[in-house]
Amino acid sequence: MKKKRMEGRSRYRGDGSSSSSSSKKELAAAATEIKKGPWRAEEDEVLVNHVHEHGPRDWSSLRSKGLLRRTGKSCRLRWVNKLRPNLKNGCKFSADEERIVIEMQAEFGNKWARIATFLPGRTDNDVKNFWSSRQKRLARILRAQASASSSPASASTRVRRKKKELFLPLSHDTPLVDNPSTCAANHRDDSSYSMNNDAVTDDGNLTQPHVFCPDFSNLQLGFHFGIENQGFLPSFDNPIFNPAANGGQFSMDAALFQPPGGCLSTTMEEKFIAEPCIFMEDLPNTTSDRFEHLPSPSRW
DNA sequence: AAGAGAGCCAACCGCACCATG
DNA sequence: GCATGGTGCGGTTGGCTCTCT
Repeated sequence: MKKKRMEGRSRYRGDGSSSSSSSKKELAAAATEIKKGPWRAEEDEVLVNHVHEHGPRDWSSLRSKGLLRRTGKSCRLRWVNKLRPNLKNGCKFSADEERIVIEMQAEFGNKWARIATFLPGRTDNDVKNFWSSRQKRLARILRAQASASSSPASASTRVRRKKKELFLPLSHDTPLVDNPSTCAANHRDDSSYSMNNDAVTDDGNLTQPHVFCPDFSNLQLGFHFGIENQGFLPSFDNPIFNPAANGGQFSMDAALFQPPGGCLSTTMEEKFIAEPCIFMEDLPNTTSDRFEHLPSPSRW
C-alpha cells in the first residue's frame, strides 16, 4: 500500500530519473506539474470564483484552463470539505451529532457520505475523522485493558493518574455488543449479552464494526471524574460511556453512582485516590487493577 | 522546559461508478 | 460494446496541536 502510494506520488510529480536535457521539456513539465499540499488563499479564491461562475462541477477544467495546478479531484475535495457554504468548520461534534453518527453507523456501516447527509454542515470527511478517532480511542482502551489484566499497573502508577482523567473499569470479559440498538434492547429485556471478545485484533485494533457497550448489569463499574467535571454522575450523552445514548433507552440507577459524602467535595479527586470511598470498597479488591484511564472529556 | 503520547484534521490515494463519445 | 474522463467514496497518512509527565 505504502509502496503504491509512493509510486503514485512520483508519477504525479514527474520526478522520474529520465534525465531529459531539454530545458523546454523541463519548463513544460513545471507548467503542468500538479501542486499538492495545503491550499493557499489565492487558490481558494480561484476555486470559489470558478464555482460561482460554473457551479460545483467541471473541476478538471480548472487545471485544463491553467487556473490552478490542482487535479480536479483535489479541487472538488477542497470545495466540498472546506469552501462550501454553511460548513461547521472547526466546531466539535455535539452530543446530538455524536449520537446520530453512532446510530447511523450501526445502521449503514461506514457509509460516511450517507451519514453526513443527516448532519447539516458536516462532511463525510468530518464524520470519517470523528469515527476514526473514536475507534482509535476505544482500541487503545481495550488494548490497555487487556495488558492491564495480564500485568496490573503498580499502585504508584495508578496514583499518578489523577488530573483530568476519568477511569472506566472494564475487564477483558466485559461484553461488547455490536450496535446500540442491541445494547439498549438487551438492557430493556434484561437478557444476556452476546459475548464479543474478538473485538480486538492481535495488534490491538478494533474489528469492524463494533460499538463499544460495556455490560453495566454486573455493576463492577465505577467512574472517576476530575474536578473540572462539576459532578460525579457520568454523562450518558457521551458515547464513551454510552454509545447507545439514544434517547435514554439505557436506564441506570443513578443512586448506584452516588459516592459517599466525602467524595463529593471539591477535593473529591484527591480523596478518591487517597481514601477509596465506600462505593469503591464495595468492589472486589482487584477492581482497581482493571481501571483504565481515558482522556478528559474536554478533549472528546 | 522538553519529550512523549494522543487527538484532530486536511489532503492524498485507489477504486468504483457513471456519462459521454 | 468499449474506451476515456469526470466524479464520488472510503481508507489512510502525516503534520500540527495539545496535554501530561
